[in-house]
Amino acid sequence: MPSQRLLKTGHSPKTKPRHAAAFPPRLSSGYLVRDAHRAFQRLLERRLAAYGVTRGQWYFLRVLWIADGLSQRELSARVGMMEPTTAIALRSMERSQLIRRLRADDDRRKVQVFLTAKAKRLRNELLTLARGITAEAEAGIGPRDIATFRRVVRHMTANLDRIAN
Amino acid sequence: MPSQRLLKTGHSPKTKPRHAAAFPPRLSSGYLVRDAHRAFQRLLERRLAAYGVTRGQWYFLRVLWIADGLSQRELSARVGMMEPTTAIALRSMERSQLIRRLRADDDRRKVQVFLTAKAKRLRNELLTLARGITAEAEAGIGPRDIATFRRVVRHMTANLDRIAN
DNA sequence: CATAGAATGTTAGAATGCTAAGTATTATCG
DNA sequence: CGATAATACTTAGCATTCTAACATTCTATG
Repeated sequence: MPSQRLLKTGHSPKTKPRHAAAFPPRLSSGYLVRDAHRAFQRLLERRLAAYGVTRGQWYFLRVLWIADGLSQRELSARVGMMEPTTAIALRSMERSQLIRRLRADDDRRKVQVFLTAKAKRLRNELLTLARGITAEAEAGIGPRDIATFRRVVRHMTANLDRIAN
Repeated sequence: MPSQRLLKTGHSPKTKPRHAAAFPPRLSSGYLVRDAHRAFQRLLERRLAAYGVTRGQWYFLRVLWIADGLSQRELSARVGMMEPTTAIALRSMERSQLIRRLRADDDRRKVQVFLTAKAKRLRNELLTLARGITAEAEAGIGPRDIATFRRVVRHMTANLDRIAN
């Protein structure tokens, strides 16, 4: 629902376009990306809920399924989140019995994160779920267009990251 | 407390991929979109801060510059947010003297939202700022690729919205 | 060896966004 | 006309994400 736009409602009082609409959302890549992001997010959240897993937990599971036992800093880097965000997500994952945290013996500043059996059991099903969402999102779009899309998104992200201000 | 047991896998914390990496983030459109979204967001936030405007306020300003006096429900629809989100953003905008809220006379359930002079003055500069971000994001990408990108993103969003579960 | 600085995590506080459940007003229908 | 339904908005509570400021532990330098 939220990504509905320009649903020309026969609307209310003063609507003064003026020469203002100089930069309508439709022409803004940022707006389009935001919309798509929220659509992905909503669907992912809804489907993960059936497994008692939140979206925030999912991002970390996904990395841990590939590399169990990472430190929180390494996890943050791989997931692409700031450390406080990681700390919060991991706390919730510990409460949900998805991970255990152990201080590393060689360096007691570090905390290593390990998946529980419960989390490992979820892997295949949740990865299938994610692939399903991707497939549904890409339905009806040609493979060349998908490839172009991916290239362009990566390029934009790189452009923006480089600026950083 | 035997912690830090030599990992069952027998070596360093960085466990190997195994056959697990069945669905690496690089191949997930959702992941790419999320990444791009956060890059846009960060830059937008940083630049808006100079004007004392938050990202949440920006979305509403952008709509109100085109259609002043909308009700909160109409605003929610146009911005693509749920109503409670709108309520919160508008409260902050009222505190920041960007809008005034007036109950509609014809229907006392409705609240109409009007821009203040201050908000109107910000318009040109902020729209220019936004166009700048878009331009920087799209730098070095051919117009045909940009067009394809937009078409594909819209298609994906529509696909996901249609499913809704 | 002591201690300054680097590295790792945490807490605190703000902003964004959601769902679910409430209040108030208006519309409808029996 | 009065009960009920539909609308418009708000409150409450959660999750996610950030920055800034803090605590703890290790490293390096004198």
